[in-house]
Amino acid sequence: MHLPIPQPYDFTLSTVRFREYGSDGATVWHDGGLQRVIAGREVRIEPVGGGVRLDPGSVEAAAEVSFLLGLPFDLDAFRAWAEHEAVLADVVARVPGFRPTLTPNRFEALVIAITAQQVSLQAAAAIRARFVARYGARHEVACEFPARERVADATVSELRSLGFSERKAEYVLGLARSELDLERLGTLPDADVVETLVAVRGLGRWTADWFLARALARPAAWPAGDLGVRKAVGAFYADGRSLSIEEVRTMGERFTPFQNLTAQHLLVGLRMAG
DNA sequence: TACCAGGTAAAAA
DNA sequence: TTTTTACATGGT
Repeated sequence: MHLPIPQPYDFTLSTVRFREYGSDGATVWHDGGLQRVIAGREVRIEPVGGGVRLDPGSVEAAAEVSFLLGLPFDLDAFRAWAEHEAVLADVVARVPGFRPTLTPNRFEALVIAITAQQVSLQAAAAIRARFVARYGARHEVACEFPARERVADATVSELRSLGFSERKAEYVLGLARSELDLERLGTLPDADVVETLVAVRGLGRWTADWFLARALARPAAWPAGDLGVRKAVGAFYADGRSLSIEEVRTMGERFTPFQNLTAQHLLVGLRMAG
């Protein structure tokens, strides 16, 4: 089954984040393609002319893969707008065909965020790989990301044995067992999503901002507290100076209404440059 | 060896 | 109210 993607599109560049920090086993780079369990079946995604090929294909798989590969983003509009921002125009030109990926599973997005709090993405992926292997259903290459209900039945000591801190183990269990309605979040405005998420223990502003950016694909999401975003903004807009969270948050206003795509391009731009 | 890495909540001041 | 501290793993 073929899924067309607006050109230019560089599959390998766009999926680099699934390789550079090590895999957590849920979305796996394998033999030039990406594999993930969707609706109970492992799907392989590989680049072909004008888009990607899915095997096996299905309506459900196509919808989730579309989201995973960032089809909700309006890159044509972003690139046209970025032409008027000298710095950004240069960054965009350096990564032709880059389309940020998204996280289709909202529970997964929050668990990813919790594991990545404070520690390196590499350490987070290593810990999460053990979590996914322990509670997720193993398929050919990938494991299905553990269901919220399954995680709700886990224990703090089990999670501790996988490398979670006591705190993070409590956060993940608390989240899984909470009343948080992940479906409803998608219907709320950005500010209400943040307010709802930060009311849950273990989910702070940084986690909420990345959730808006990667799980809801909200155009104005701007993770100003993110260390990588701060470094990238400092590198491209402040002559390498380190910027405070407040400074970066304020600077986000000039990127309206494309803060999300701006942040993701600055991150990948810095990575390609450095 | 120490220190840093895509934070957060809770204790202490 | 604002500032400090503990946290656990993986890499350098």
